[in-house]
Amino acid sequence: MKVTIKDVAKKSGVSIATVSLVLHGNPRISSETRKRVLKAVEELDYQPSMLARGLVMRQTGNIGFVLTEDHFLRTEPFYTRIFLGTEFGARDSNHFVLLATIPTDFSESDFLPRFITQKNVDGLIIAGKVPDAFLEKVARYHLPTVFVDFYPAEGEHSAILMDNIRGGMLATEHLIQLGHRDIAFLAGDMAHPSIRERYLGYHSALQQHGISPNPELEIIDEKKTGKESGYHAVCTLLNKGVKFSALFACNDAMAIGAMECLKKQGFKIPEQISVVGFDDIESDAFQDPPLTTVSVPKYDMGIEAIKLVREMIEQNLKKNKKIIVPVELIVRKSTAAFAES
Amino acid sequence: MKVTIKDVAKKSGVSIATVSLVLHGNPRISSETRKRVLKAVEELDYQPSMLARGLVMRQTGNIGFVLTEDHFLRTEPFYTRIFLGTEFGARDSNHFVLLATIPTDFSESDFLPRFITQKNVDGLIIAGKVPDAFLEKVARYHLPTVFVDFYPAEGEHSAILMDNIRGGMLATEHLIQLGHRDIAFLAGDMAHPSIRERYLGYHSALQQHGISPNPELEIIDEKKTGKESGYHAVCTLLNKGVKFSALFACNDAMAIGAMECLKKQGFKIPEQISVVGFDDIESDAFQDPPLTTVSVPKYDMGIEAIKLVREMIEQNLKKNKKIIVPVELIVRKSTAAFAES
DNA sequence: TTGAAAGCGCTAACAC
DNA sequence: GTGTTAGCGCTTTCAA
Repeated sequence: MKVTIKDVAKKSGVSIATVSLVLHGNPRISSETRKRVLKAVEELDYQPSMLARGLVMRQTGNIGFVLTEDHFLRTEPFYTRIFLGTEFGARDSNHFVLLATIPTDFSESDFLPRFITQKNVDGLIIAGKVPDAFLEKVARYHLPTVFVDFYPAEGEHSAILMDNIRGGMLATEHLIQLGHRDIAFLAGDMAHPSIRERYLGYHSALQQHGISPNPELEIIDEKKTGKESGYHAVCTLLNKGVKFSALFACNDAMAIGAMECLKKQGFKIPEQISVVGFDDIESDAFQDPPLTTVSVPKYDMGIEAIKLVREMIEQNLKKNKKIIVPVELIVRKSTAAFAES
Repeated sequence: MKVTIKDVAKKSGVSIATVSLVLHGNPRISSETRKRVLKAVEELDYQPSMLARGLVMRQTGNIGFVLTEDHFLRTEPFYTRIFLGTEFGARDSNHFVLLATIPTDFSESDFLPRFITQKNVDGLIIAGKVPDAFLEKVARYHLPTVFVDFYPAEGEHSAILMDNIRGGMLATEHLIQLGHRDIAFLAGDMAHPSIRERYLGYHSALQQHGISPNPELEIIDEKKTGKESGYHAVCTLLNKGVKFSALFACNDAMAIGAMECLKKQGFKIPEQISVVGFDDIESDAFQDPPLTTVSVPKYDMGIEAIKLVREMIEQNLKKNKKIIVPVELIVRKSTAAFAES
């Protein structure tokens, strides 16, 4: 049988109330008894029952982590990393993180994750873009919620976001400092806030350095943001015949696709064309050449997310706090000083 | 405030015991009262507290899912899919699945996932190969455990495994039926049971069809099992100068790497060389040509795993049941009838 | 500084 | 058929 608070009480010759107080660091307890109790706890390897505690405290000790199915199954472990961060962060507060996916096309008629309907979580972390229908449905449960890498179009919320604008600037400035002037920008789906922000950063860096943006160099109408889109975007660019010596892709997948196309067309990277991506995905370092990119602290975003929900749960007040985590330029071998050709 | 069993009892004019009995489908209750109670449950949207129930039943309602960090972060969502399966399977029994990763090089001094030490799970699913040190440590908790895609070297266990041998046979027979005789086999790390089994299948298919295996055609000493290894393995094969018209790689990653090398060397796939992989990963269909492969029912493995732990939890007996899930040949465009060149 | 006791929401044995 | 009641393991007043 599991060892309970009673066992500890008996062993240390006090009441269960005292044990409980000791365990909660109540200062009214003499250090004498405290020591005795702690010793018993230790010797019995006593683990308080979360169930019993939860019942009294009206807390489940769980935090729900929700993302769409395709985000979870994405080849790049982006959200997976964020999840890992929450898992780690949850250790401090002794919470458990329950992961659930929802259909990518979640609609009115779909069910919410059980931990929401059954009120088996104290708070919620929602990672990545989720459908409005989901947002509406989940709102009815009034759970403390933190969004990660996504901010709903309506209302005020708590969220952990990354500094996309600054990232776009960093990437672009890096190229400018290398002497590049004709810097192309590759993007898909501008409806996505992150991508739009990166574009903004690109733009503002150009302007700050007195370079007037050339719309011809902006390929922003790809449907998707994968490798293929990057490949295709470069084709488009090349077909236009505009000259460019550097290229900033809105994410690494596109950057990699772009490099592939460029190499196939006989361009030397970085000698003839410099390439910068965004995200710092695993395979970047294994590219030929290794990709210069903007790194996103996924793990930290998870940790921050947990901290924030916890604050919200404890203080029980709507915080609507936005945390923007910094990004960082990682210079590898895909960028080099501009050389007249 | 949350609605409790008391509210339901009051609303339907019965005792809480009756409500509980109704909820558990006890036949002693008149269909009259049953209906009244159910109606109240419905109207109040009553959700039993897992906490309270768990406290009484001495069950947490949670099942732990453990895998190593790098398996979780793998580019291919293999274990991710299995996890999704468990998540789905858990709905029936109203369990929650707690996911935790352990360091890939877990050692004596590392901590077990909290849900184990805190006894916050009723059972365990361990996916993929995990270090012995972990196994030893976790064994002390005597939790009903099911292994998925891994079977510990020592002792008897419950496990969900896939039919690797049959998969190897299916792949090889497919090639034989297409008229191929000189079929190469590409593998890395033969220490991995799955790979060894696939190799066994390959071998036995050849023999069953009266083809004597040619050791020259077996490249089984790659260090890893990724794309690069596949690429490299084909180089080795080509350098040897042995002739072959088809190739079975121990997994899709290697198959894809192999195709890349082959194409680069000017070989036409499948006209000159047929290629079969194993796993049926996402990107197979997007290869050029789309890869013929052996499909593994990852999702189903998760579902089966949950079923099995549940059985073990309920019946409370060591089952040591092994379930081998069937695999399936997926014929795409990377294989064609043998043609004399 | 400590203990007794109520009660969190539920199940199940037992009584009626 | 249905209700009463004793806990499950814990926290937290309140009293001593």
